[in-house]
Amino acid sequence: MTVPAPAHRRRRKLSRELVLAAALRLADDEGIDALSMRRLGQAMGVEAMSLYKHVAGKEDILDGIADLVMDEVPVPARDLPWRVALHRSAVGTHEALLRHPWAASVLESRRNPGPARVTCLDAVVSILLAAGFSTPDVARAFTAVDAHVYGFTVMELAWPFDLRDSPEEARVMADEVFADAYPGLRAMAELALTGPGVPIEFEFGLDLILDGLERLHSRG
Amino acid sequence: MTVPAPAHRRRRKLSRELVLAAALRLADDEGIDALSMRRLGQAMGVEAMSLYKHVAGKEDILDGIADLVMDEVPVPARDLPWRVALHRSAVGTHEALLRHPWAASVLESRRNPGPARVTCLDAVVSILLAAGFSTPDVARAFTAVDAHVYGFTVMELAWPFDLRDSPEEARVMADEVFADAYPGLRAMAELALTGPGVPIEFEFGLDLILDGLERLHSRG
DNA sequence: CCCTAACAACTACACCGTAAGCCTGTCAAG
DNA sequence: CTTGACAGGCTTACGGTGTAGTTGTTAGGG
Repeated sequence: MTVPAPAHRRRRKLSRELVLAAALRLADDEGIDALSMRRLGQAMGVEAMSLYKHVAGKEDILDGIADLVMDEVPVPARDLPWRVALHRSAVGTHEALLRHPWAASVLESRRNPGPARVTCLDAVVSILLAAGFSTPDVARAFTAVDAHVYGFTVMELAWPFDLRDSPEEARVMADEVFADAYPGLRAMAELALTGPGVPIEFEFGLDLILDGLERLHSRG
Repeated sequence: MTVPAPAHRRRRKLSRELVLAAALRLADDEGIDALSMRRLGQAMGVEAMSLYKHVAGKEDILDGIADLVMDEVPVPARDLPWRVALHRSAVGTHEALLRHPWAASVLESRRNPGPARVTCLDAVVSILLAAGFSTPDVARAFTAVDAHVYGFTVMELAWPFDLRDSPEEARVMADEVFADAYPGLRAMAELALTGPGVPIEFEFGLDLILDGLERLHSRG
């Protein structure tokens, strides 16, 4: 063991940004459960405790990468019609959450929305206010849309693997589990198995909500 | 220490039901994070490993208590009008999830819905089918409603403590955080602070969706 | 060339879920 | 009453987690 092993050649290589970027990549590549301090340190060629010089702790890292994800959703331009703005913001958020399947559950556990989220939120709210929605209605509208985005995405991600990928297994499951006890679900299972598949569209529910808001808006 | 301490007088005291009941109570009382095998064993006056005789592991416990929660939501009677059935099922689920604030996040992480959930689901699906909705439309309708229930509840539970409980703090927060950078949010914050408070209603978004489904139904 | 401040590394602690094996209270059969 | 089986609780141990506190090493300025 004569080798002193200067294992750490470059010192000046860590920073909050680098740590968060590495954490994001690790979560994307190996799942959110793989994101531990030791594992992250290892991925950066550094001991776990070294990360604490640049980041307050794991919570801070989660806050950070959650905001990195929200940073991916485009902020709607101020002069868009309110419906278009709301629609785009919803779709953009949905897509960002799909790109990072762990993000929805992480966001759920955060207490405060990060700056990126706040910025986007403010833009949408301003547009709705400018369009003539009352302040309470803005709150309601925004909450309804956000609930759909969040709830739909989580359900979508929890889908038990695409049934059409393994029709045999799915068939067996449908037959066994839903045999006679659950006629309604059986019909749904049949649907999932036959034909080219009917993907449940994110925009179906979204448009339901936006239609309702539109009527509210034209009435009020 | 001459006392042999027959610490375990009654042997016949554990069972799957008892373990799940204790786990549910522990989660309710001290939060889902307090629910560890050791902690649960302690609460039952037993060592952690003893639980494994009655339960497959922690995942099994989580499955179990999640289903206990879903068991609390009343299954809509088969002969109800579809809109009423959907509405009641949604409200019932919402209330059950509010009673057990940890339940939403646990349910999210479960792969398969438990029997209680499946039963309720089947009832709603059957009613929708009987009402004349096409199978794909049932899937869409159901998904839209469920996304709202789940998404809204999670957002509701993440609300950063009721701002009206500590108006001073809230005022400071509103002033500082949203000073000038976020005019839209500032208006929302003002709303949250003034007046008797405008609770965002769960049923607002729900009715938006149900209205849309009603139009779809009468049209198709 | 050396000093010092910055910062990576290490050790340690208290927790977690659970695999494997041990020990004992309980009860039925002889 | 004795005996044996066994259900089921107990103990130990392993490998993981986040992180507080301490110890080294190094890079850059004087």
